[in-house]
Amino acid sequence: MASVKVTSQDVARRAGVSQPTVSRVFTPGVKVSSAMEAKVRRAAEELGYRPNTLARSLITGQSMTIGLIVAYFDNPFYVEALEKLSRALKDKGYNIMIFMAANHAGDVDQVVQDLLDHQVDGIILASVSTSSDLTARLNEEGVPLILFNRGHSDKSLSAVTSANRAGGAKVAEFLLAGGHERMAHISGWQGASTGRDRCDGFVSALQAKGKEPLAVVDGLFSREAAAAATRSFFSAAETPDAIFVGNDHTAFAVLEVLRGELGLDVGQDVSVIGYDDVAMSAWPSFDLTTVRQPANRMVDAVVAQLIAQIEGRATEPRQIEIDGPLIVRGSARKPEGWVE
Amino acid sequence: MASVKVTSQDVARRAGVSQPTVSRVFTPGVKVSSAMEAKVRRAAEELGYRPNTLARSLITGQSMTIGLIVAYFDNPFYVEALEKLSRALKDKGYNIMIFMAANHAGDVDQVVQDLLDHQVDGIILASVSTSSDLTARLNEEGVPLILFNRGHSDKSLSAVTSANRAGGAKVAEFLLAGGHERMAHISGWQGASTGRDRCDGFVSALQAKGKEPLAVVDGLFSREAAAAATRSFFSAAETPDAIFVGNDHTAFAVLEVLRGELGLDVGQDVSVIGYDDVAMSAWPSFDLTTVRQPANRMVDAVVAQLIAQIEGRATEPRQIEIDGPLIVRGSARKPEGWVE
DNA sequence: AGCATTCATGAATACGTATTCAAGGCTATT
DNA sequence: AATAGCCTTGAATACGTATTCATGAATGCT
Repeated sequence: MASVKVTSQDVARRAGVSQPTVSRVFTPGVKVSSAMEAKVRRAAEELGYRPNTLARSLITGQSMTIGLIVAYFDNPFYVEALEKLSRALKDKGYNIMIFMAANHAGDVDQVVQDLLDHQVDGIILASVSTSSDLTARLNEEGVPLILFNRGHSDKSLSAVTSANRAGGAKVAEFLLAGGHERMAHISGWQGASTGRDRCDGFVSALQAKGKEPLAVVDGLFSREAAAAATRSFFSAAETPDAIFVGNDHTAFAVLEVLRGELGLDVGQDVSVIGYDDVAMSAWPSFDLTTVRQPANRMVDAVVAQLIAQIEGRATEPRQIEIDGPLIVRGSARKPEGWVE
Repeated sequence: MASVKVTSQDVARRAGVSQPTVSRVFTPGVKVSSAMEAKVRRAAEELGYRPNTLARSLITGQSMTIGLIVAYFDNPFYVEALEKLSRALKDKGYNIMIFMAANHAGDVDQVVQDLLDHQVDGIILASVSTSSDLTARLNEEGVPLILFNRGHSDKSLSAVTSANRAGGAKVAEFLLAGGHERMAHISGWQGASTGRDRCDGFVSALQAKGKEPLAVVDGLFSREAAAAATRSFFSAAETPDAIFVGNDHTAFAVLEVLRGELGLDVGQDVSVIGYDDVAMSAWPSFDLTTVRQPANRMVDAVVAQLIAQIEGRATEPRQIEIDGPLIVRGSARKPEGWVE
């Protein structure tokens, strides 16, 4: 409860130097004579001095803090991404201020304002979108913002996604090669670019081969909605022999309905393919064939682009798409002569 | 790229008042005449002024920021907790700065220092521990620290856990009531109080009834270690008819080995009980009987205690234990005449 | 040796806000 | 009507650091 704040002034007095000298010792890349440095460091050590980041940020205009806004963690893909983002940014010397926001634009805008008040150097939006008037304001203030795993029609925003259309197409081609006839799609939320693009890629690739999907339903990235869609598929006259689901997290719910409620043999009676390749997809309980979103490379791209914009090296926003492979496991019938 | 920072000075000039008046308008609980307030608010609106949190924090000594240190998110319980913590603290007006740290004390201490440099008002340690010399320093600086889901022998630290010993005992009693004879335990990491307490509670309750566990192995809160322990149990002469696992996340791995590799009927041939009651435990794929850790109440307790210490209302540290019920599902044989 | 340069240091200032203090205007009380 | 008292506002200052500028010492050069 003593609450003894020790300042650079205190260190200066004890070391018999001026305050600016202390500051210089603790500012990387500034010249100080070794004699001074030794005196200052010893005094600092004895007093337990550490620079006050707030004061430093106030004057430099650099808070070395990145704001991260995320909507939910139901989908473990975002959890993995958070973990990797945190470590990558820390390596670069940045800290993370994290906010959870509801997915409607009003709430996100509110939170972005909060972050701006905290003088963050940059903002990452994971799986949420923001209004265009706010992005204008961000440009004005010179604070870069990047969308993670979400695209945006406004090309003045940087965004990092996986190659969702290509991914959807890969699924279609794999299923066609496996001889599937009645392919249904429980899409990701159509309010999100990821959901739309995966759907478009899938449907377009089918149509390119002269096929139509049996059914397409918006699964809203929700386990409940996906489960309901599955049940409805199998209460119809014509039932699917393959289901492509908008992401792994909801695909798990589909698997459970197929196996548990409908008593089907997944991979034999019906094929299921997901999207993300979260860690759980490799668990024996699920063994899910899925399109990998390379979280590591996506995170690296976000961090690189964000820091480039912060440091003024990249003034132009970029839309970066990262391709990921189809990971073949047991939940979907393999084409004849498939080699691992 | 304009980067026009508008300050309280700018607002003051435009409104024809002094800078302190502007400050007062934006400081809750300070009296200003309504005429002044109107003028200031209009000017602020026109200029798009928002107070600079850094400058405010520097002078008030309150950053309204809580540091959160977490080791890993493999265990979804911590993900749920993070989500709830974030929302609860935001409701109270606090922001979260999040860090991931490796679990060894040196790394944690480093991160705590980082947080102190950022003048956080309080620190929450989730599933990690810290050295005692650092806690001394924290006391000196007057920054409260709370352990979440981890106890500490040093009773000068506040901590919030579930009633782990009682929980372990509940499992023992349930299994005994169900007529199990050979009960094994794949414990949580014995380097953590949660792992030790659940183990102690379980073993003590067995011994109180004159029973000994068939085997106790440290599962390290790791899926791989738990899976290996399961295999070794069933390659021994005497095999268990029940396994209590240190947390749900590792229990899932145990379930998979039992079902997939050993072809056992879980709930019939062998009972499995976990700890946490994460959302996935209710999924049909797992249907896991488990002891619930009431994340909501634990989070509420952490937030309440932390804020009490920050505001100086609670000067004494407290160790808070929150009791949770056994959630009975299909993974464990129920006692005769069990009523839901 | 004398002068021009570089170099390290200290004094002063700035960053953007909250707070103390003094002064002034106003109401209320007698 | 005169004074005591409160309430509102502005001037000055503080928070803890980084940075500009001036100064003097030290070095290098011919």
